[in-house]
Amino acid sequence: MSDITNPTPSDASSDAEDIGFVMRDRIAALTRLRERGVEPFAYSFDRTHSTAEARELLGENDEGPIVRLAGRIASWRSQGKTAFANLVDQDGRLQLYMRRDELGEDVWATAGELHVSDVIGVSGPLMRTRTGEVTVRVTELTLLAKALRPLPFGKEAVVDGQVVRYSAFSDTEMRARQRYADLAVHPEVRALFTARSLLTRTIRRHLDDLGYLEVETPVLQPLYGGAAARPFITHHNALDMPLYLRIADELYLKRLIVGGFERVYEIGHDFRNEGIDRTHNPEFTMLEFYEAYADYQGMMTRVESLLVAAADVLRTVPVIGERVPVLTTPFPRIEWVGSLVQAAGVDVTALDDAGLKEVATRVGVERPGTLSRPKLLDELFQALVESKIDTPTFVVDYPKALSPLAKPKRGNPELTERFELFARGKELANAFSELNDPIDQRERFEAQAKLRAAGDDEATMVDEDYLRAMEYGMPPTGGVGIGIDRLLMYLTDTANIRDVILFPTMRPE
RNA sequence: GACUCGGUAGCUCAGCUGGUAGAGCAGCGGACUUUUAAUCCGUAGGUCGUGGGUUCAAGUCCCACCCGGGUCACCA
Repeated sequence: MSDITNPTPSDASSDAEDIGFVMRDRIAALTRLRERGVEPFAYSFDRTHSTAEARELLGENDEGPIVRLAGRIASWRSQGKTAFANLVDQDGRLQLYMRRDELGEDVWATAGELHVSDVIGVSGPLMRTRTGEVTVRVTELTLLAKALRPLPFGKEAVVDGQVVRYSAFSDTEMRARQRYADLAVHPEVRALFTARSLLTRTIRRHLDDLGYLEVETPVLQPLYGGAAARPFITHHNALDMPLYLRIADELYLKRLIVGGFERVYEIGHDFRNEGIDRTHNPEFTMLEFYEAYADYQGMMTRVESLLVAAADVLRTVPVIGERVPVLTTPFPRIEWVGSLVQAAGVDVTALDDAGLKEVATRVGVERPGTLSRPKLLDELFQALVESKIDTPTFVVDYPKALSPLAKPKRGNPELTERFELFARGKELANAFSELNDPIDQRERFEAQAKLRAAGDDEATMVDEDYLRAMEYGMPPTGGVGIGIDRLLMYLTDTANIRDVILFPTMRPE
């Protein structure tokens, strides 16, 4: 072999994984192709059909028209003077049949340099093989992109109508790190992310149809608020000031309600500097929508119809759709205090701090002594009620101390008009009749500031600009936040948030 | 963070009470004109996560650490 077709291992593999021996062969093939005047990286290819469209075009016939397809080689079965391959494109897979006598010596030689993962374009008539497989009888073949690295395509067989994959790419960490490879070899992963796109599209359409305006508010914020969470902090050089990545959109969207936009929503990323596990990614997608002149009762109806619309659309996605739960409205409503008292077997709201800690310890809350009273109540609620909820259920009327941005409940000022929606033990939505009394809001902020001073680093800060906005007069408003990642997890029965995020946050390799 | 399981070839994995590293697929060479987990013949491929220790001898036993999965906790 010449030098050019036999590069040293370091040429072929500069990273830690040593697949140089494979890449060497592919680079050698690429070089041989170039020497024969075949360009291994093309500029474009005109195709007439997708694999799915071609399959449909043939229908029940044994022979069909000429089609031009493009895609990736997923498998290759060379057989002397013929070869079979599987071509994969975005929505499907189709078999190719190549004959030396039909392709001619030149193209046949090119075909001989092809590998699994190469991107090619083909042309030829549709046909059906003896065994009934829809196939393109290739008459023209163009290499579109040579793959130097083989994708981990497993071998597939259809057993009892089910696709069985052998030697599959199954390392969950590597699949997340190399999502491009995960997507390339797993049609069901592409289907899940297609479903994700359909979900946000459906939400947008649903809210647009209700007269909502989609807006964008700052990701970089001088003060963070609207939720209880630790933020990411960054620094702006020219202003020489700290900026926080938002933990919620809430306070800016409500400023827009003050500004006269009566129905607004935003779908964007929030950032929370906390642990990573199967339900938490440091950045995640949040939907928030606010509606002037509505209260939390009206927003429950909005959430119900939104979720039903989302579930209906996802149910149409092949494979994924089978896992989508059937939602029936109205969702049950249970009261926060009532359900907690019932689950605890004692009126926890009437207990003093010591009694409350005792109950918390009994239930298994860790280090209850370090928690403020509202946090303690919330821990109890999580342990006793939230985690037990399976089908979508609204929990309504939260204690005031847990809800610094919600209006007091009519008839009971110790509670707020707030609901959260839970399903399978997880929070899907959080909403309230938004507090629009600036004097009350200031007091709530100051109470939060005290908690913060006492060591609760998730308590919010006083936002003077937000108060100023509210002082101009804010109409009564209903507001909702829905975590899109978790909603998709619920709707598609996906256990790990990493599986619904294309590029989840990972430790560096 | 706790518990637990794991890290061996490019991928998926086996490797017993310690005895010099294995398979299938992928790769490479060859045969084969309707195959489909193609088949057949041949061939190549490894710092067994890292570092210590025990031992004549460690993938295997011990210790520490790194990384990952699962469960629980934390994260309203």
